[in-house]
Amino acid sequence: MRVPQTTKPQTTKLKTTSTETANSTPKPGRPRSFCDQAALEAAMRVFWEKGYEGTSLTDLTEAMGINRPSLYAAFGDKEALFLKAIEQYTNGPASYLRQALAEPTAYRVIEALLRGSVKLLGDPHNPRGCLSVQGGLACGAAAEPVKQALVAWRKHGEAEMVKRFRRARAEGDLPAELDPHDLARYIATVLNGLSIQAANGATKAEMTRVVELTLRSLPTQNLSKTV
Amino acid sequence: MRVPQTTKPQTTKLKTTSTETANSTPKPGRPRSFCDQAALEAAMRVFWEKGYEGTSLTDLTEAMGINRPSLYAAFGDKEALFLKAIEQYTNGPASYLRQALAEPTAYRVIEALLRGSVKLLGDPHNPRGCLSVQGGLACGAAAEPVKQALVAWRKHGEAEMVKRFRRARAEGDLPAELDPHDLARYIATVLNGLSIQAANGATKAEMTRVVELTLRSLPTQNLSKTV
DNA sequence: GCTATTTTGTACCGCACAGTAAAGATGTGG
DNA sequence: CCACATCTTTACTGTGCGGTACAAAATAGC
Repeated sequence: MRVPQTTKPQTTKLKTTSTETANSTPKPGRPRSFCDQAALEAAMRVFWEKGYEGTSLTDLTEAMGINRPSLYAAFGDKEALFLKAIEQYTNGPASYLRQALAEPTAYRVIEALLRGSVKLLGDPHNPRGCLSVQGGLACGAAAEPVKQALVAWRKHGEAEMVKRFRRARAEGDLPAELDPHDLARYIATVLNGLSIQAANGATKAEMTRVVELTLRSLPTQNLSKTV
Repeated sequence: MRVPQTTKPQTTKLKTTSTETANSTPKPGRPRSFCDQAALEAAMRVFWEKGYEGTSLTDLTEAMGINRPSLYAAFGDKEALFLKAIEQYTNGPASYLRQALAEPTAYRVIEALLRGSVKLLGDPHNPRGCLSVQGGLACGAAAEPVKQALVAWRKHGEAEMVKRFRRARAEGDLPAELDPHDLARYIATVLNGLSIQAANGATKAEMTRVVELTLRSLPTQNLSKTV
């Protein structure tokens, strides 16, 4: 836990965070009692789980095992720490993205993206969602019942779809091997994804093209498209 | 703006919100100076735009044109008001969902869901996203730069995909009529949707089945699936 | 008018938050 | 051993939050 941080007296105040690991030039003054990387990793997990605004400085300092002024000295304010956490996430849990993009064919790229994502999201040790979404989504503890209500609401919509697709199957409108649950979840996934697209600033035309792709490629191609 | 609210002296304290419109029994006391429905509509818009925690009581009272005690007397606390706003949203902007589920075939149900969603999300008069996602997503004004950073991050990921798919097309790996932008946005949509699925508590197996559907139905079926 | 009843306006409460000042602690270089 | 630079600890600040007490205002019934 010692590993004295090096960064010899710098002129620039920022970027003092000392990403370097084993420089031989020790600097004067009391040495840091914590490991920057470990602290940043802990901060990332908290942000990942609770979102930016849902995370208080007390949450952070407790998880990181340091106190407030140390945090500010080492990482800057809360926002700067969050940005560093994003970086950490990109190089850590989300590193499968880079690997996926290096796959040899488009299909394998897509497959690696989707499967890697599920592996990350489905791991019970991880918070439920990608930091890029969860970071802005999860909010304070006071909003917990509201968050639950929203989850219930979204699930309710999905359940309505399931019911409708069950009827469709009974009416010979869906291939029997296609589970109504799976189809409903897939459609719900696209719908919720579109919400994020809108938040990203996607235009109506852009979203429409996503819809066209979704429709054209529906696994229900043997459905009649007319009444 | 008068329309005296009726609700004759009730025994139950809750549900005093008086959804009824034109009952003939006026009640004693000073009449309400605002229209419940209009106020609720305004509250819904604010919640929709800023999310639950991002909305302060001051935001609400200003948008609704009433002051704090009136809000509490009419709608209960912030959480109760939000739940009523959800209801309002379901019967208003999101009413296309019910209509879509009433379409005659599964394909038309899905098409109506997707197109209705885009119509809602793409309308420049509306906040950018569905309330069911946005309600938990958007946070306080202090988090605005962070939200922007997250948007930029997600867009960056999409841009990386576009670059990769451009290369794939150049390598004869993607059909020429398939725009790399569109494919990337579609994949990003599914990925972000999966994040919401995870937040909903979907299991790894369930998400995997969504991925299988997505892969099996990819509009790139004429791609080689092997190296 | 007068009283009962309800809403409105103002001003306030306690609390949690992000961020910081100042003094004590712990190391390095001379 | 001593000055000096850095980190840690404690305690604090100001601000905005959700929620409320209380009195003035406005109506209905008598």
